[in-house]
Amino acid sequence: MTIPEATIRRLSIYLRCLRHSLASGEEMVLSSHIANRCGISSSLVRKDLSYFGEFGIKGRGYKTKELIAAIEKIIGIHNRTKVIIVGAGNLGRALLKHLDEIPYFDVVAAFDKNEEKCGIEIDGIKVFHISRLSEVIKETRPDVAVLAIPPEGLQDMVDELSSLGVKGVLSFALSSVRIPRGIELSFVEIASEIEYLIYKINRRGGTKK
Amino acid sequence: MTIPEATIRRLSIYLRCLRHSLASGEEMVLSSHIANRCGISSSLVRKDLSYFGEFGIKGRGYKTKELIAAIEKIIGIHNRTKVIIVGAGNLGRALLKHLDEIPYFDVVAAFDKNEEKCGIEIDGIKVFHISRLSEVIKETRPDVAVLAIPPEGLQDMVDELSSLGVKGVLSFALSSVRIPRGIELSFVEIASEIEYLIYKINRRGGTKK
DNA sequence: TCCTGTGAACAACTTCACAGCG
DNA sequence: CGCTGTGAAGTTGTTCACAGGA
Repeated sequence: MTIPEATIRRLSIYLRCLRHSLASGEEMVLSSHIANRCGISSSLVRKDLSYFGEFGIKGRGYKTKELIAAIEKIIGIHNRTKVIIVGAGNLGRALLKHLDEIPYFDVVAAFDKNEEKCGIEIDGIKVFHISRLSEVIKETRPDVAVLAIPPEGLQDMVDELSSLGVKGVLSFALSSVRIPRGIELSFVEIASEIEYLIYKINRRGGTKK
Repeated sequence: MTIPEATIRRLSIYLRCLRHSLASGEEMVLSSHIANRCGISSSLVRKDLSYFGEFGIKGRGYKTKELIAAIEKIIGIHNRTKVIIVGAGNLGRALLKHLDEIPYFDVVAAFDKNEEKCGIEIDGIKVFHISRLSEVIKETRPDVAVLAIPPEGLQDMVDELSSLGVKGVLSFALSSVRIPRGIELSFVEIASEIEYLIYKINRRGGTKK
């Protein structure tokens, strides 16, 4: 069976939602609770989960803890996932702090090509010169690299990370890249998100809704 | 006619691609060029554009400059769009610099609740105490607010921005929010993107591709 | 009775294939 | 002849509606 890409993205959202419910002391949750909090329909929540098995109790709902564990297992983050940050400018440093606070991630190192930014520690994480990328990756074996570098350097960096065995790359610079075999590459484009908002704002009232 | 949401998101990507082509001196572009650079099919590029009119020359392609102007008009960013940043921590400051470099956006102010972060300027943009939000918004009339604040404060901030007439909000903290009438709200969830990568990495080889 | 799990109906989105113009 | 623009076909994703178990 083929699982929709959209389903996977939502699982990750459900997880955040469920951890919040658990923290609020909710031992059981309903698909409709999750749905309301995520702004989607309850049948979609159930359908998404049904691709992977049966996790609920008919007539009762889901045990919060068990559902969290199930989704963690589906995504594959039951262990702490090791992340490196490439580019220790403003964005890179912000990402480092942001990700290191999330329980699933363990930021193991950061890199920059500017000597002045190297040698220091940010929240206990060392910033290395980019020339030491290979050495540090071999030592720490990160699962994912988050790139906060300009688009010009993207292709070379992706190729290098790929050759060093890094399997996943998330880039904040959008640029067309030939994707090497065996690597997953995603983009986060903040400007595009804002432009989408602007389009929707401008169409308000223009189209009947 | 109803235009797919996915189409709008791609327009924004095409725009980046086209500006790159223009900068490289390409006066004409083909749908297949755009497609290759964005990793999609050429017929999808043409279909996306066809929702809004006919912009190309049969047998020749598109005039780069004209197509850029057409897409800018469709999205509604022919004028510089005013943006404010709420939250001047690491992420907020990084977003400020990042967005201010993009030609379409004009970051007009930033805000923080911490007095120590206020009163300064970052890249020529003033950081105000959050108590002055109303005053500064009335003066600058921003189109969009970008929120780099913790999820706990999100609902109140969205409500306040809405009452002050801000029409679009982009939040980096995912949290369930009742969306006031007349406001567009989007989220950028970095952790979700990474978790999606992890899922795909773990499924490699597991499923035949 | 209540809510899950799920085939079937429906809707959204993408690709195909080709007419038609420069 | 080459590439755009576009109905029609095909694919993917969501909602409906209800069977069935706690």
